[in-house]
Amino acid sequence: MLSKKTKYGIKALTFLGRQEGNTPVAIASISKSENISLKFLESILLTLRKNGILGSKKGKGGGYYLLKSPSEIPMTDIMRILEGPISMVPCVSLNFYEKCADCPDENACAVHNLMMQVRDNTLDVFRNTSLADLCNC
Amino acid sequence: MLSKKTKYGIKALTFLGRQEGNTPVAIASISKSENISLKFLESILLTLRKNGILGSKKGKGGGYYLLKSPSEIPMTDIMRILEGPISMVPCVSLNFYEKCADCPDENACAVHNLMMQVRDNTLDVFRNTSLADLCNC
DNA sequence: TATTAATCTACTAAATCTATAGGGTTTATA
DNA sequence: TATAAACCCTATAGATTTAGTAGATTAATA
Repeated sequence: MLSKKTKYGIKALTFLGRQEGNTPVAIASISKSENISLKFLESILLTLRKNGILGSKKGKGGGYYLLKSPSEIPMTDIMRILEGPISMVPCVSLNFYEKCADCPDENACAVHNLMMQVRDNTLDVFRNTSLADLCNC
Repeated sequence: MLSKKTKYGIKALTFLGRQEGNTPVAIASISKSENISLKFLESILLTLRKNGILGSKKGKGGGYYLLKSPSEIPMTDIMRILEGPISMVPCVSLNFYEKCADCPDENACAVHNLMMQVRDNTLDVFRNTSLADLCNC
């Protein structure tokens, strides 16, 4: 299941991507438009900023803004930052690999081989989708 | 993330599918071979039985066995029973659909449209894979 | 310079889910 | 009748998720 954190994060990013120009947008404004709890959204936008997706401006007239054009932000990046690994099992993860404690041989593991396929397919979707694609729908 | 429940369930089913003949196999036997906590496995096999995947035999010489040939058991069935919905969001689920509370229009929702694609791809993998495929690797 | 509007930080908390453990019951077989 | 197995119920520690609360900090503006 997709966490609300990721869901809200994507909605917020889409909202920012649809904005005219690239002037800072206040959290409260996004929160209202997208029906997202203000404080929860605050922490989500913070992690997006710390991971180089968003910039922020403090003080009056401040807010958050995209650091790149939406077409330059692949969904793989957003998903990994917000949701974590794209694969369903650590032993098939490209960026968050971990060996399974219980599994003596990965290549003979049914779960491993099945989840490799799922990962490849999911990755395909995220790699071929940018934030810009989400903004146009 | 795939739950251990699902992971263990798949491993147990694969183990049963690789068995010669179709005589009952005791939980303890599967538990040892696959390094799975006995009591946890017990509850997993029980749900697989209640959902028509496994049969069981009580008493001495008893155990669990597959009700169908592995090639007749699609991974979609197994995944839905053990892990639940295949889609990452309820609003794109075929078998567990639920409307999002915060979303006024599904067709205009970026998350919805993205997750439709992911679901279609994942579903493709599970539909084209049977338990038999997992047993041969 | 005082005010105000914003982000930022840290702590807390409720709710839910996960992965197990324990113990007792029932049933089939030798 | 003894044994070995599934079955069933309950509890629980720990993690994760989804927030809420309180205040600190920063920057623009009147």
